[in-house]
Amino acid sequence: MATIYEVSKLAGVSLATVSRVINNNPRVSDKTRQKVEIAMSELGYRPNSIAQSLASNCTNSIGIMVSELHGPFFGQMMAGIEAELRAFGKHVIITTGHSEQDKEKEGIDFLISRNCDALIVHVEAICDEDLHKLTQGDTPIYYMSRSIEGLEEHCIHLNNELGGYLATKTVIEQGHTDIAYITGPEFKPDSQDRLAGHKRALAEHNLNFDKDLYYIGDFKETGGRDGIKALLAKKVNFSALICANDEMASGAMTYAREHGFILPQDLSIMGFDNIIFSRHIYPKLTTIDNPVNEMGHMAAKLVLKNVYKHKNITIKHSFEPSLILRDSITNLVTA
Amino acid sequence: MATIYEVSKLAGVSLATVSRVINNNPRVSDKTRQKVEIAMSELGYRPNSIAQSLASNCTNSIGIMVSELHGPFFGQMMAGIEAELRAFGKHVIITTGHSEQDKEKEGIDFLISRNCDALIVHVEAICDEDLHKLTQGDTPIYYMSRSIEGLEEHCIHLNNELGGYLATKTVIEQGHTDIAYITGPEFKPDSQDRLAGHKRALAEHNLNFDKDLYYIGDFKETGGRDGIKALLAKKVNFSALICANDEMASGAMTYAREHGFILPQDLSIMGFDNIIFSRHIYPKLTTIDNPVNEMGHMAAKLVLKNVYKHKNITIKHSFEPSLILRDSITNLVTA
DNA sequence: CTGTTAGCGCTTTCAA
DNA sequence: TTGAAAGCGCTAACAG
Repeated sequence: MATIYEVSKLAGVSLATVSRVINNNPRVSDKTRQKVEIAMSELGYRPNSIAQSLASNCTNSIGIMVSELHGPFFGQMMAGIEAELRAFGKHVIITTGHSEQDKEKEGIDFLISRNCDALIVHVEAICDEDLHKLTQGDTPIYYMSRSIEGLEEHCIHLNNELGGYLATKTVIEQGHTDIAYITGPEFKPDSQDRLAGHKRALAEHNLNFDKDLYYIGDFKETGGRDGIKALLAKKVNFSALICANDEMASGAMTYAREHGFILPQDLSIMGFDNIIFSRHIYPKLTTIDNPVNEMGHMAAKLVLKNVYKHKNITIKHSFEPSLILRDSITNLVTA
Repeated sequence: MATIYEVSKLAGVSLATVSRVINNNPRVSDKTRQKVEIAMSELGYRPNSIAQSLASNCTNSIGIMVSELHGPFFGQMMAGIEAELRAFGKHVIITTGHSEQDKEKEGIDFLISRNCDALIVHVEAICDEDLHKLTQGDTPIYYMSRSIEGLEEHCIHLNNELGGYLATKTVIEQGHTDIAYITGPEFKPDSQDRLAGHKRALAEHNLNFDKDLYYIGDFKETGGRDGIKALLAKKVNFSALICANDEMASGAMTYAREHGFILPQDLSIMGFDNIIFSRHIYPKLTTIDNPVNEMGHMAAKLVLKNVYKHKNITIKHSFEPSLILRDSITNLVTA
């Protein structure tokens, strides 16, 4: 591989001049610039990005941590981030945290040790306090899908409470009063907020939150299966089931159908997230849209603005969920 | 951030010695090593990986290119690669090629310019010839889900022809003779091979390949929808529909049901890939398992062995698909 | 507008 | 077993 030195020799200029044309420094005459460009292409020269990083103290790399690499939710999130960043020549280093505190901390550590210019992370298990400490460090960190007190400027998040409220309100307005709820892992902020919204909608309509109609799932299909099974075993009546994400809704549907339910007549089901597959499961899932791809773009823009000093970027820290009405809920009012 | 120099001063040894303990060089006395380690932890020292890369000409980074970051298929693939590599302190730089030749070439270029030690790429649009040229370059490149003549040692692939054969054979053995087929984009090797297997099974059972029962899809839900719609419009009878991947199968199911079909009684559907969701769509999809996560692990091992010279790793270049029998196909023989 | 000259923080001979 | 010193390829003052 040719180096900058060889280019400078061939072009008959100094190292500094070559460096200037590489970096589009305007203080180079057109003639000189041309000479250098010819020399570069003649040698098939490409700058060594590692050397550039060392000298400039800027790696053009952004570390991303998600809980899992697979899964429709994280896929959309990463796609949004990568597309935005790649357009500006930045690259993403990706790792996983598996929703476990130790692994999340280790993942962040790993990315920092990689000299990333900034981090965009989706942490689920690390507490706010530790996040405050991490944010003190040299590497700027931004948080996806989380709202941390005092760190609002570092967060891009969805109003999950409103989403949970919307979901339950919708079900109630269709005439349901016996409503079961499968939540996600209790320690996850998303679970907590969605549940809070659920309770608010219930209260607003003078409905009680019934522990017997409540199950703690895992945000995966399994959680939906196990949840509905446990709920059914309690022999408490419910005409609608709200799941805190689409994957659990899908699992619950599968289980219900395996056990003789006709959907949605026998049981109405509401999801959350609007993952791509939600419109392809049967019956088509009514759910709450989570604009995670857009949020990924926004997180990337946040980095572009704060770390790379791009101008004229407007940042939106908080996103609103919206209702996606499909076929999985029976309307008891018009029926 | 403390540098190696400060550590050496505090420990009262030379730079070289500190470097040795960082790199676990055995030629350091225990006493000296301890002194250095104490100094390191006292200063909170962590090596600058960029400087290490420049000096050692090894970045410990592997470039990954997939067509899309979202989607269950690529998610599983990346998860396999990342898990394996991360266990050895390597990190992955991920970018996308969007199944377009220009973008794929640009993506590879991008990763090479990032000084990756090796690349693991899933290319769909670049032809074999260009891949041969790319493989001549300085950066070792390995190909996922592809088998290129003369580059077998650089490939990890699935026997797609066998998969296509298995799929069609299964459908035929359940008594179906009027079988429609929705393929993926014609230029993609996966499509071609699966189709070839389909034709082989047909021929083996003295069935004709009928152009009227054939549609070229896009490997997405849309392709399944549009495909079955077009097929139905031709008014040619078919009792079974084979889709070249699960996403198209899912799209076809949704469309069929929207148009009054009872599944699987009115139409049997076969998928391919066994993505996670295939067991949660209704009816549960019979499909061909594509061990893409395992293949991701293997691609990573290939890099570990060839690039990082790990010993005692056995590489398997070719993987076999297997049948996953579920509920989406009606057995006409026993019925 | 162009060139000189120090580094960036680490690895790696080579000698001792 | 340890240290000295020469780079790795580039950027960024500074001087001219």
